[in-house]
Amino acid sequence: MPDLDTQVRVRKPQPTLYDVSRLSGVSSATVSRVFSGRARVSDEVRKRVIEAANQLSYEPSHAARALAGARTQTLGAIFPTIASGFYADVLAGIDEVAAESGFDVLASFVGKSRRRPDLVNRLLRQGRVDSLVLLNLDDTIDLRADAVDSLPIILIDREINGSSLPVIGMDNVGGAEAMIQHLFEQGHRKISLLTGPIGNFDSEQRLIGCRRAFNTLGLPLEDSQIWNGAFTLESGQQAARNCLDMRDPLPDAIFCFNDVMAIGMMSELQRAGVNVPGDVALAGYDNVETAAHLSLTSVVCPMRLMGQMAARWAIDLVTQNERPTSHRLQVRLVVRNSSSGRRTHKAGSNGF
Amino acid sequence: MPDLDTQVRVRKPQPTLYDVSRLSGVSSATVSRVFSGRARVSDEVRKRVIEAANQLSYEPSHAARALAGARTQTLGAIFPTIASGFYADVLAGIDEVAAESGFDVLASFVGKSRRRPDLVNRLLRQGRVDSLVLLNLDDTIDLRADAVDSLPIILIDREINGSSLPVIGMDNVGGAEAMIQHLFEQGHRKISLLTGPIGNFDSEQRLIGCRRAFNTLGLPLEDSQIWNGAFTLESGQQAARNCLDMRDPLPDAIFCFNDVMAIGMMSELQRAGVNVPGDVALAGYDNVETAAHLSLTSVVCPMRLMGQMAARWAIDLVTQNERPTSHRLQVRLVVRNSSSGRRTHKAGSNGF
DNA sequence: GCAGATAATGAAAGCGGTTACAAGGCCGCC
DNA sequence: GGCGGCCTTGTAACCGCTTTCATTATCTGC
Repeated sequence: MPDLDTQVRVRKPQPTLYDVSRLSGVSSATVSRVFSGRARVSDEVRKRVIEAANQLSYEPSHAARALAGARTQTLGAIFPTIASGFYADVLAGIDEVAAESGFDVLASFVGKSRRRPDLVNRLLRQGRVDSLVLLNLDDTIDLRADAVDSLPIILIDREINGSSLPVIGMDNVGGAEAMIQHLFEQGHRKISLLTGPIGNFDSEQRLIGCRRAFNTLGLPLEDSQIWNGAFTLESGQQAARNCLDMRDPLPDAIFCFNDVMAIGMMSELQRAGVNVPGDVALAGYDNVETAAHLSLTSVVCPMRLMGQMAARWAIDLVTQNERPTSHRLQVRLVVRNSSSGRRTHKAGSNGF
Repeated sequence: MPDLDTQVRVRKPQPTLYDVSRLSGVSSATVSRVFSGRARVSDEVRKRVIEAANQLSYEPSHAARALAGARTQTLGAIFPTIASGFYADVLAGIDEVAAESGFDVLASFVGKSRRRPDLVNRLLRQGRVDSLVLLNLDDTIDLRADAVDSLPIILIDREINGSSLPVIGMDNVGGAEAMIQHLFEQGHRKISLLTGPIGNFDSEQRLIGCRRAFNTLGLPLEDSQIWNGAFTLESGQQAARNCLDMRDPLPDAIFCFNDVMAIGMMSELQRAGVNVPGDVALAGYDNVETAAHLSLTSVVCPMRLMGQMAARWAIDLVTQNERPTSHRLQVRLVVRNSSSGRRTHKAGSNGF
């Protein structure tokens, strides 16, 4: 007597194509045709088949389909290490479009112990996904060039150097430019910049936009106006302290290259009794949820839309053999109190 | 001549088991044994096989494995409609554990057009996943009882009425209790509560905790102290206005059942010149990112941990035939300035 | 030295679909 | 009336792996 107790419990067997074919009195090929929709079937037979399938609660086996058809109806999405609301929006966009097209989404985060190229190669080689969306962001990646070209991969935000993979990016240059323009229009002339880490793609793009705007507006941009941050709350606070410690007068405005630093800076400035925007205007980038709560002027990044577009193309790439091209999505300036407040109101300090 | 141009481009063919078996001079069964690790193979043969596989960059086909082996190494995770940082943490926890066990994660969001029971049934019936983690939260669900029992499903946060599925929840009652206790210790006696929507599971649990704490502390809890909110920013602002409009004196403290409402309330109170925590102490629940930025006292929910535990069990359920039981995870009170600030500092208003 | 147990490997039958090919029915048209 | 062609359906060969069963080689103990 076999030792059943040690066996792994297994799903109860599902009805198969064959079961449906017997019940409806047609061949299994015909049932397959009904479900795959890849060939004509007479209305009468189709009706019988569908009826039988419903009666059995038949659902085609994904594995068998993938094996025989070489199509998985699955979209892979690979994200950088940290899960944040930021990426969650992208994922939501991807999932939305995938669902519409009958695709499922295999999501992976590149954790400390996983290397992205391995993940990409495994997913593709194992035939686990039909195509892949890669959120590159601040993670360097080293896909071998030979493996990369003509692969069904779409990148989000940033290109991989040397590859010709299509990228869905956003207009960092234009966003930064618009922000400087806005601050200028508010009457600010001495504008300082708090950048992201050196070498960070988004940060460098935004800096380019700033330079361009300063140039257009005929404003000088000295090195002393460019402060180096790290995209963290602490680096914002630190920058605020540095700026207060120098006995120089404060600038008219500070443009932080992301919201998190702007928030850190705001809290630190206020702690020191500096009024925002009365004494100094402040602006961030990304428009995180908190930015709205704190009335922080920012730039809206179309995360969800990027996810949607990437998914759309990743799917078209395999179902329609389309050849997507890179796109740069518009961003939108959101002006709030931190950069345009006229006058502060009567209320006292809130203690923070 | 066939019209190749209209064909969908297809992945370049991958090497198969058979290719490896020929190159290494053994049967394909033996190669399979090497890769599945399910049977003994002599060291010498194993070495030859692995060498051949490396040489060919062989990677076993996922579909074939799933079909023949009835195991997908895939974990499904289904989330409610809205993607937020909240859920992203859970997903990160799930992915982390899954990755360790060699599982991939199929993530789906139940959008407006998708019904969850359909999704669950499809995933399971199609054999797309080995087991499922369901984030139930504020979405009602109606899995047919017959489909539910003995299925490899783990719930997060909340049980499904009538099912006996294991749940990974958190101690809402204890969290709320601890909060009231804390406010009491700060000297507050007149404490108002701003609840979530009526019927919401988390909200009701938290209310139970509050009642229990009031009881223990010997404080009365009148209906007038319980305000009805909706878990939204606006409902927090509205509650603040209501409270200010009544000419009654403010309570000593207000415990909002989530952070978002607390933030709304805080902004509205401050706009009216009410000092927090000087005039009224404020506390939230969930410890969203913004809470730290605003120095809002809150309760940390172990989202990531819940994800990890759920994934661990969902996987053990199929690989070790374990029978998980429900668990209630501890939460942690985070005391910040909004409920315990002694005195406000000299600085003037910041304009918000 | 030999029966019986044990270990390593191979042969082959699926797993549940897809699809090329063949076959039959029915049509219009010369 | 016969024939080519289209439409629908069935037959059967895969897709690439797992697994049972049989086979052969290697031990073990008496």
